Amino acid sequence: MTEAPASPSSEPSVRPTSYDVAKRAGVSQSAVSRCFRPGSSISKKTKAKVLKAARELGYFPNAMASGLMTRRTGMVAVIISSLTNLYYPEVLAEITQRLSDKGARVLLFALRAESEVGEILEQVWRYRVDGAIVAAHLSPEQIRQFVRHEVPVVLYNRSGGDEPVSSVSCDSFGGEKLLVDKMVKAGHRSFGILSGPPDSFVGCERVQAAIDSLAAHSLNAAVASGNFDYASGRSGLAQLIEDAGGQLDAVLCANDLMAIGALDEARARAITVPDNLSIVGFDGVAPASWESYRLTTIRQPVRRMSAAAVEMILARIADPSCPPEARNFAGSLIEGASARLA
Amino acid sequence: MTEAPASPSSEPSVRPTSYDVAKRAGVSQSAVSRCFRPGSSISKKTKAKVLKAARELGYFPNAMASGLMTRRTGMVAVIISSLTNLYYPEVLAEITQRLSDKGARVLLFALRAESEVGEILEQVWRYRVDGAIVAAHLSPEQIRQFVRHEVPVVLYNRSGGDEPVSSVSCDSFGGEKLLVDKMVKAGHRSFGILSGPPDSFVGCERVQAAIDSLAAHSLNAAVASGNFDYASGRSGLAQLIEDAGGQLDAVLCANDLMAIGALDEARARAITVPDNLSIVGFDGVAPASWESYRLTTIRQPVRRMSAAAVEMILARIADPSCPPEARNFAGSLIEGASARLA
DNA sequence: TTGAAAGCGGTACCAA
DNA sequence: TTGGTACCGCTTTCAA
Repeated sequence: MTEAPASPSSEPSVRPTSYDVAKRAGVSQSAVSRCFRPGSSISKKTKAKVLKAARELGYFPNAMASGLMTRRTGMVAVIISSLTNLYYPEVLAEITQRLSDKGARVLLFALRAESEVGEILEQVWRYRVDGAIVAAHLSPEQIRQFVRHEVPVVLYNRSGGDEPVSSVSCDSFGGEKLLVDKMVKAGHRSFGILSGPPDSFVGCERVQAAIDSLAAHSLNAAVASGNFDYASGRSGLAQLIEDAGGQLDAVLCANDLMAIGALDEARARAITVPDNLSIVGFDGVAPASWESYRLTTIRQPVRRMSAAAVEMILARIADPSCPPEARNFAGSLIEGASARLA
Repeated sequence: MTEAPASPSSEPSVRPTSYDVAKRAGVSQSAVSRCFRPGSSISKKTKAKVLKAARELGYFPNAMASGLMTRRTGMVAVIISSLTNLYYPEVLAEITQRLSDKGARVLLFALRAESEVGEILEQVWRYRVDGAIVAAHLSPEQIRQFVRHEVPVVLYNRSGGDEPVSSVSCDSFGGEKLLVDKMVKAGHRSFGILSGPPDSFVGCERVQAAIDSLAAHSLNAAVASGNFDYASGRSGLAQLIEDAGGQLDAVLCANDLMAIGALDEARARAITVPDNLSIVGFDGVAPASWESYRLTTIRQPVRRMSAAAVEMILARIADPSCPPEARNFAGSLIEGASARLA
């Protein structure tokens, strides 16, 4: 029974083409094509015949073939640097589902290292994606390549610099300022900062934002370098404490994951949070709100940002002449229990 | 400067074709094609000329077009149910990177609800992916569709039932038995179980495994229903406690996320873990090892499982006649601090 | 509304 | 090793 019956060549068993359907329905191949292309002029009767035959044969139009003429693949490349960063899965899930809702498919590229970008981009050109959403570091030259290849692109949480590309991001400066102002007001004076990896755009931006916000209060801060993960949150706090020599009121972490690590490190050192040390993060990932952490942080409006990214890329695909746009969303302060705020 | 120079029609500015390259290199179009197809016979000299012209023009072969003749798109569909479940991002990252290393691209489908599977599968057929890795619930009929469409498939953490498809999974029975045996030996008698959502294959399997393992010790357990998330871990433990009326030694959670929720709930109720209550999970996600939780759990060998899935799907793509295979990996016990073990 | 035929951008087989 | 040519499966004029 598992043996495939030697089907007569007149009846194609798998992957039938529009010709097969046409023959079975007794119409021309063009008619079949029109049935699957919305807006084509076709009579109800013909359409019914064709759809019936298609169903019987298990026919689905070949997206590759149709893409050849239409110059539309229906695919959007999504390029993400670190899927393991707790924040990106949420973004990816949102973007994928929204694109899917709008009838677009996601060609996913996950970077292990920044050095892979070159090879990735080659694939992006080869697959003739209709557009791309990029949440990874691109050089100005790489951004220009998108323009040159006429592939609309939306950058996620990074700026396009001077290049004419769209972007959606969460306001780092506004967020850090919100945190810093409230903490200063609450009496904090000795600040430490835990940075992200140097090649992370938001990482650098947030650190700079924190420094600037503190400077506005004539305060400065020690910076320890982390890389966005739990372990570097722990070691980072350890280093800040060591460097500060007992003088440390507050730590601003470039993301939540490190803040969580820092919280655990503080706990391990029997430092009372927030009484003796305030720790804040940035992102608003799920674990930040878990009872054991209750992190004070800035929540990115992931859903709205993802919706914006999808909307923008689809708009530019539909009309490439539509000008690029940079949208910067404000994050919202989550008052957890990890910091004393004013 | 931003104005595109009206390029002479002799020099195509974007998306040049193999004909453009051929003309520029002074060779035939076939020669260009061969340059980009490994294993084709072509002289070094011609190849150099072609590659030079291609580089100058910014030419990359159109994957859609080549897919038409080769009947290979170079894409593997990855279908995942809940990207928000903390476990899947790890899997997705692993699979994507490994496929990428092997020269395959990922067409990603994320299900919001099981009801979407139908539409998703239609897209899978349309895009003529070379194969699929599925970590979502499929009905037997849907699994059969893969066979019918001759799309090799590897199921991830679910069984193919009677259908001839490959699968890779982590041994639920072995894992739960390991936990149960050690806990029983350590003196636990009153067990509670926190189940996953009913449509989750591993969820059900793990619950059944826990029940069976307990039965082997002539023990039974109360079951509270959860849905794999943090909140249901908290509420689930609350319910188990209520139902047990003071008699609860240990809780077996169908995944780590719920176990973490349960730990926090226990903490909120001032129940000392593991002295007065043992809580264990399943998966071995990153947060499970965070200092505040130190969850005792079974770690799935994510990397090996992902590697196996990729290897299996590529093998079946390369040789469709290669028989399906079910690979069941043993998980490893992580002795955290959330359970008293023998 | 319909069918015939010319592409779309490659691949593969063929003879040279 | 090369170039010519018939496809691959669909879309899109263009007449009928």
